[in-house]
Amino acid sequence: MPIITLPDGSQRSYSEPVTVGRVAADIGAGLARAALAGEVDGRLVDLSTPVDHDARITIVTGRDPRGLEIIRHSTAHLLAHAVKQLFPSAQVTIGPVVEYGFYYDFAFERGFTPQDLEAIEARMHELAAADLPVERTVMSRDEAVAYFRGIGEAYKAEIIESIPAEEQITLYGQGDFRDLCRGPHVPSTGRLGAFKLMKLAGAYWRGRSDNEMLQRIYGTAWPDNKALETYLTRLEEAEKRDHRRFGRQLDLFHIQEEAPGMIFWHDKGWRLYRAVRNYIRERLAEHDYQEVSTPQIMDCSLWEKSGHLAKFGEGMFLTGSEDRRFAIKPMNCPGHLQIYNQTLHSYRDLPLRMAEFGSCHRNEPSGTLHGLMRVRNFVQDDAHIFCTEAQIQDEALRFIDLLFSVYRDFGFEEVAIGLSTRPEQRVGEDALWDRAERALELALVEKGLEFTLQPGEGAFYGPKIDFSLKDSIGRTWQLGTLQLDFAMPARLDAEYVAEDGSRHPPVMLHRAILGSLERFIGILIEHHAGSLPVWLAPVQAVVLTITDRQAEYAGRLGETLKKQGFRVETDLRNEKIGYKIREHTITRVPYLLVTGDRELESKTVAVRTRSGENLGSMSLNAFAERLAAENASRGRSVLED
RNA sequence: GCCGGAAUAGCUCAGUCGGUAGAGCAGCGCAUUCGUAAUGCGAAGGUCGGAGGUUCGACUCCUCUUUCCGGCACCA
Repeated sequence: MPIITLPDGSQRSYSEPVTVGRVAADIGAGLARAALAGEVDGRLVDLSTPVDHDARITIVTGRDPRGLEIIRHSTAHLLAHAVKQLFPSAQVTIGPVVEYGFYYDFAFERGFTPQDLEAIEARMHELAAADLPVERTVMSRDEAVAYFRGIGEAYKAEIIESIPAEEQITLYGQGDFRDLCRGPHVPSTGRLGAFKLMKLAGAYWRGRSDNEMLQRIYGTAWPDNKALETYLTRLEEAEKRDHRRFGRQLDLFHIQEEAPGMIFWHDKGWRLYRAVRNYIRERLAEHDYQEVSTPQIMDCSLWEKSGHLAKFGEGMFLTGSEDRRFAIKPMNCPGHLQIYNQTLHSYRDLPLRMAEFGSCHRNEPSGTLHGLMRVRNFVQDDAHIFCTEAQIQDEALRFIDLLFSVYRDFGFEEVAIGLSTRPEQRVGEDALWDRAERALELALVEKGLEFTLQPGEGAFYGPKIDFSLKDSIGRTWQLGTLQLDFAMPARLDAEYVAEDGSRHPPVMLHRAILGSLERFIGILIEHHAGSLPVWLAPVQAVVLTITDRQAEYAGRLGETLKKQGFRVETDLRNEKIGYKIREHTITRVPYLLVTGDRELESKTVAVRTRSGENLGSMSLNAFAERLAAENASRGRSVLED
């Protein structure tokens, strides 16, 4: 006699075990149609699951995030079903849900083609239209292994073999298709339909590059076609914000075949770059960092001593001269240690914060290069803090404060934080790692920051915190980092004299806020969709004339603003005002100053923003004050509102 | 590096069955002096990413290669 309690507190009693689907149907026909699965006492189950005891039940529909996940998971199965029908020799492997959709990896003797993808999607729609019931079967592990071996699914059998022998295996399937799955799933394939296969890709079996490569098919799935369309439209809009597109459109930078992974910064892009760099320079000065500059190439012996050549030699650019071997620096720390070592340091000197806008070269694998985001030559806003172990936590706190203050100034709010702890291969005593990991974690906790623990992901020389932002289509890129290093100072003979006269290697903190200026600017461009804040805009205002009669006046205005340090251009061409406005609006110039006979007469400018807002006429001084205020604000005033 | 796709005028793109290429915009010239997102007309612009091959003939078919795009692995 189960008594079912619903989320609104109402109860229904049944004289015999009842399925979740039946409960949904009893509540209403509409709910029955929308129902995908149920939650029984907090556990997600199929609609066909019988309930024989008193329970709290929630009916899960597509509106529920869990329901959406079920739709995506079931659509992944539908994909595998269609592939098996069209390409029987393809073997299934795994098909998990990911953000906005799912993927499924297949082992197949050839790559799928875009035409295959269309055929597969069409078959999926047919299978959905057939409204096949989705069935669940239970068997022992060994039975399941035998079953999948029997039908030639070696990968599935391998996966199941790694499950403990005593565990029960559940299979889900429809028609002639069965797949290993925990479930739950939609009750029948007719519930699916708002999906689209998005892209083909290669992916290594079990994510290991020494394994064979599988064929991955990505798809997206939604509760209904409207949601699907909304998603596709949003994706299309997001793709328009691609920083590589703006690189051309706004004349910021380019990359060409002869220098893969390296940036040709154009005048306007370099203005942006310098604005970002100058800003960081100011902030570092405020926080007692010294700025240094170290050689671009150094003798290989130094890189051997530091250990970089042994560990990262493949990724380093080497060069030579007169029988000497040099390496182009892939990082700045060994150089900074050379400066540190030029004097004998007292504990009183610590913490010592040494910064450099260090240009580094790394021969990144060809397949990783990506616009400004992943390049072979980049400039880090790098700094190393030499301190004692006792100072670690305080330095970490100071750094986190500075980092968030910088991100806020650039308009970033959503930062993903990861804490990476000791890897298998590492240097240093466990007790030291205990203290170091704890210091970083406490710093994050003290700041009330949420973070993801990444066990084993730390560097071999110490734990680290990393700070990531997303690009326009949702890919995550690491920007800031804070890494503890117990190894390098000792390796390169750095030490300080303690209070008792003894000598110790200092702890070294590697830290960067932007990470690389290139990547940061890429993210920045996408975040603002090209409309950079006034204080960063390469061109802050353009003075426009309506006819030649205002040319002299407009030229004077432009000169005046330039003399005041603003980035201003004039457009005196004999073109219609609408044409000029269109052109400069497309290139995202924040302010357009229109000068016609009326403005010439009244000694004013008519101000229009890039968003099309008309701010009316004002004196040049009034406009200059406005611009100066925005330059000084660095976005802070906006965020404090 | 691996899997798949792409590369045609400065940019965005079209080009059928193998018969040496076309549009729009930009740029250039001329006219136009105009009030808030495209004035009109004209001339010009190409080793079809690079190398090799097949063919009477290759942008088109084949091989190699470079770069880019989407993933995967990597990321000091």
